[in-house]
Amino acid sequence: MSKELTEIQKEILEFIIEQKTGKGLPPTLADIAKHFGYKNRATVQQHLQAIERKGYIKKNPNLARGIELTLDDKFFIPRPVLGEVAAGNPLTIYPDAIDTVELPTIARMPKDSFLLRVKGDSLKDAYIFSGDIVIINPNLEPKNGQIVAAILDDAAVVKRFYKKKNEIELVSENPDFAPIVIDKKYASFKIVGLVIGVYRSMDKKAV
Amino acid sequence: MSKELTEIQKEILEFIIEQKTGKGLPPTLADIAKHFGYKNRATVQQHLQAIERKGYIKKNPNLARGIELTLDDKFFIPRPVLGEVAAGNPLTIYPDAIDTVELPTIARMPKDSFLLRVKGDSLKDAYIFSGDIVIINPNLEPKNGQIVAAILDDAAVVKRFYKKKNEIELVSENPDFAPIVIDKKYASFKIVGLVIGVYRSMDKKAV
DNA sequence: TAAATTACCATACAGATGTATGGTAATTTT
DNA sequence: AAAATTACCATACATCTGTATGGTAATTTA
Repeated sequence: MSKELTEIQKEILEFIIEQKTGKGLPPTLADIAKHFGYKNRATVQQHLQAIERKGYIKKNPNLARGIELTLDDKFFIPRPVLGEVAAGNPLTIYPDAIDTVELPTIARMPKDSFLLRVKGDSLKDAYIFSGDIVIINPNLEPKNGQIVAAILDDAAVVKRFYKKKNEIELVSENPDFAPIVIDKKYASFKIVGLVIGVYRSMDKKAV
Repeated sequence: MSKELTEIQKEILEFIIEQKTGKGLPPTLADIAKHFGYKNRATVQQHLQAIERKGYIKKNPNLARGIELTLDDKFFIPRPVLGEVAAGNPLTIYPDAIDTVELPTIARMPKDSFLLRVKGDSLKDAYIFSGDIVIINPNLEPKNGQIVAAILDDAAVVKRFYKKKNEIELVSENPDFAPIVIDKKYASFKIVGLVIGVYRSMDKKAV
């Protein structure tokens, strides 16, 4: 990705991604125009040209719905960059993955979801292994027993969630790891989101 | 899915699926006509109507590329349809179950790949569990030790592949299952493809 | 044997679709 | 201060696209 998108261009790109992942079809110019209240397809046309010029999409000329996303098929691999972790929003945790922002890459998943790569074997018994990619939805409220991603001070963890009377417990499936009890001990504790899926590429392991 | 598709209808449906999973776009009537050598879109039109009538697709009226695959359920559940399994192409095996997993877009499906749902625990030790969705690329030559999907007579299996001097061995990771040795014993044996990824939705298990 | 289905063809048409061109106004860069 | 960029508008147009209608021939079903 070469240049920065403007705010509007970003929104349009997001809309395209949303449509493509949601409906399975990229929108037509008219679809986009309608969604943003443009009276005119030419406006969209020009925005698309700008977005294409900046390298985020490719247009299949003269082809209905011929918008291609030029996302490299790499994954968004977050690396815990300490010091910023506590700040909050998980998307800002990993600034070096963000500035590629791959706003596109992120948004290609279920809306608002993002990815974390699991390190360590604490979830072995939940069938999640080191190297797996977990897909996280930050907008779902975790229920007891579900697996969540959370931030503790400066590290991101993926563990099973249990809410008790006065505390929250984060439990590893692997008995080698003691449960983490959240009360006042952790200055910056935040549930990042619910783990909704796991993906593993076979190139890396088990091959 | 209600009725049987004719041979041609099946081919057209396959083409649609191929286009959709490969290019990301369903074809237009013209695309289909061109591919099959029809001089006329109306021919395609009538085939599509038949396919829709039989319940395999849904048409978004007056919408460019408005062919929807009727997502049967959520997952692509391979049913060993005898008689057709041995025939070859996995896409013809399960015409009614195709394109159904709501695979997060990270798990990008490479062209020509397809999905199988794993049943049984024979790959437990390779971190693949019953219920997991494996992504299979039929165009990659499996190397020793890689995990493949194969068809044996009438059942599809997912196991580790080892080519020996005069035979092929399909090995389960789980010691409870003995290796399958392929020599002449199996009338219809076919390597379907290489397992390139695994996906698991968290709704079902481990929640 | 009659009726239905399948598999094509041709023509016609409205509206969708991408694109080209030219214009205005505001903001940002140089 | 001039030039470029951004963000819209309008009009025009060729082609794409889905659809409707009517026809022929072969095959399958009733």
